Amino acid sequence: MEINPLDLRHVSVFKEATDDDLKLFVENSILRTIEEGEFFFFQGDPATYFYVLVSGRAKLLQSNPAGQQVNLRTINEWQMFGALGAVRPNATYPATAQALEPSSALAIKSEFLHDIMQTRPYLNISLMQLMTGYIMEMQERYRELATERVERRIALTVLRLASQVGERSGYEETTIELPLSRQDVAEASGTTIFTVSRVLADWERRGVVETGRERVLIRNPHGLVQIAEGLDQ
Amino acid sequence: MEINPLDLRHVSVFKEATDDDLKLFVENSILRTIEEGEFFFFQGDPATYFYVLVSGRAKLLQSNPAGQQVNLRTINEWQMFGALGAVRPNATYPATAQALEPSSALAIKSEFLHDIMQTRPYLNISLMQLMTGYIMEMQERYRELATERVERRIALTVLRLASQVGERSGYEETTIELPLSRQDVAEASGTTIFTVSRVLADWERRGVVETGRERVLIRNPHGLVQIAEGLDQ
DNA sequence: TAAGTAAATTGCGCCAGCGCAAAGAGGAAA
DNA sequence: TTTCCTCTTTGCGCTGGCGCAATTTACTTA
Repeated sequence: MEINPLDLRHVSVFKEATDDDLKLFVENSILRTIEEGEFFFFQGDPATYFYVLVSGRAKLLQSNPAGQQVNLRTINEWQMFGALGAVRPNATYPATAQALEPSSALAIKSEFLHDIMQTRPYLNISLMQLMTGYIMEMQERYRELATERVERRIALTVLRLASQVGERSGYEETTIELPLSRQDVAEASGTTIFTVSRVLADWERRGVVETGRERVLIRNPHGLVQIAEGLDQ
Repeated sequence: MEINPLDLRHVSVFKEATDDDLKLFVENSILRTIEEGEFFFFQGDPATYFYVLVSGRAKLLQSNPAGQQVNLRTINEWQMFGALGAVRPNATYPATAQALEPSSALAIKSEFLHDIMQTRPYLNISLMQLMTGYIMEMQERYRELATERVERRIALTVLRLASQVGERSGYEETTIELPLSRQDVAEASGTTIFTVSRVLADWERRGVVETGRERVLIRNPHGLVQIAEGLDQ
């Protein structure tokens, strides 16, 4: 597969890059293609490369010593991930990146980004904007996990995932299709598949969502927001 | 109170700054002094200033609609906080900053940092290092909250706070003094003061800590690490 | 020294949510 | 069509940890 350097402009961090810079990045990259369930890198590996997802979908997860997992975020096409090593010399990845579908990503030496950043102010700014976005999202999710009950947390998680990976489906603009298993939702909201299953079943009874195997369809986004904000019933 | 510009070099982000730059920052700042319990800024305020704590201690917290709080981090002397506005135009603070003791901080226009960053690569790098540090810490804490039981979470929290604010006390290098109320620990570990109180009482019985009013003394750091890692009993 | 206030402790009851186990349902492959 | 596999559902029992309320302890101010 050939990568057109100009496609890299879809990446938020590269939005302001010159054509020449984009070419440089592609020339200094290698394309890695992996199967569903395989890994781009593991938590703890030396962060020698950062990645740009070219096709497919992946997730960033962390696991504790006992092997329990939490999902930190899902990665879509043209999103950058694993870029930490460009900022901290000798860093290791703080999370694991696993493909949710067959996926390809450009792997670029962290060092290369680190070096080129010195002379490209636009890279610094946009990278920092990306980082502050993560910080804000993680702070918010942390607070939710600490203070909200499961149902609201699941609602907040589904809404967040919808804004990140959801696709408006069919004619009705008011429904959002999510290719998510119960397991995915559980790991992203800090609960168990059992609880997710029960909560989704309840929402389905109330007409808020429609569910299937590895699939959630939001029929009534507004209703879901109500639940997320604790305004229902 | 007069601030000596050179003191700003204690700030991690300014470690590599020239003397002239430090002077510039001080000249463009105003010193705000507030009492214990008062606020530097609130979650949601426009992030027009960022701060450098000059004396005292403060905490960053977030509250949910119902008013329940979580502590995101404690701020010690010469730490920077509220710097988000320098990166994102028109940002609002994602958290509230409250003084834990009578405190002073330099308030500097976010815009000023934003502008001066354009021509000072060292600022970009060190700011990014600070940010990646926060991201990693928040990801870790999120995972802990999602997967670990309270006792271990409290242990991890106390250890983290010890590394951030703890002071080795007395002759014995193996004890660490922490000026923390049960409430502080509860808000930082995502639980309640009751549970914290019970857990600390248990640790005290086992000789791991010594507690008092708004005070935790770690007598046996190694034992605490064992608990944090689930290796005890 | 006493009164007043805030923090911490502890007994107690309760329930949200966990997690096992067994059954059911949807896809894929043969 | 059948088999196999994985994902999902649901009943059930259990318990970790929450949170109220009452008390005790520690610090502050007069």
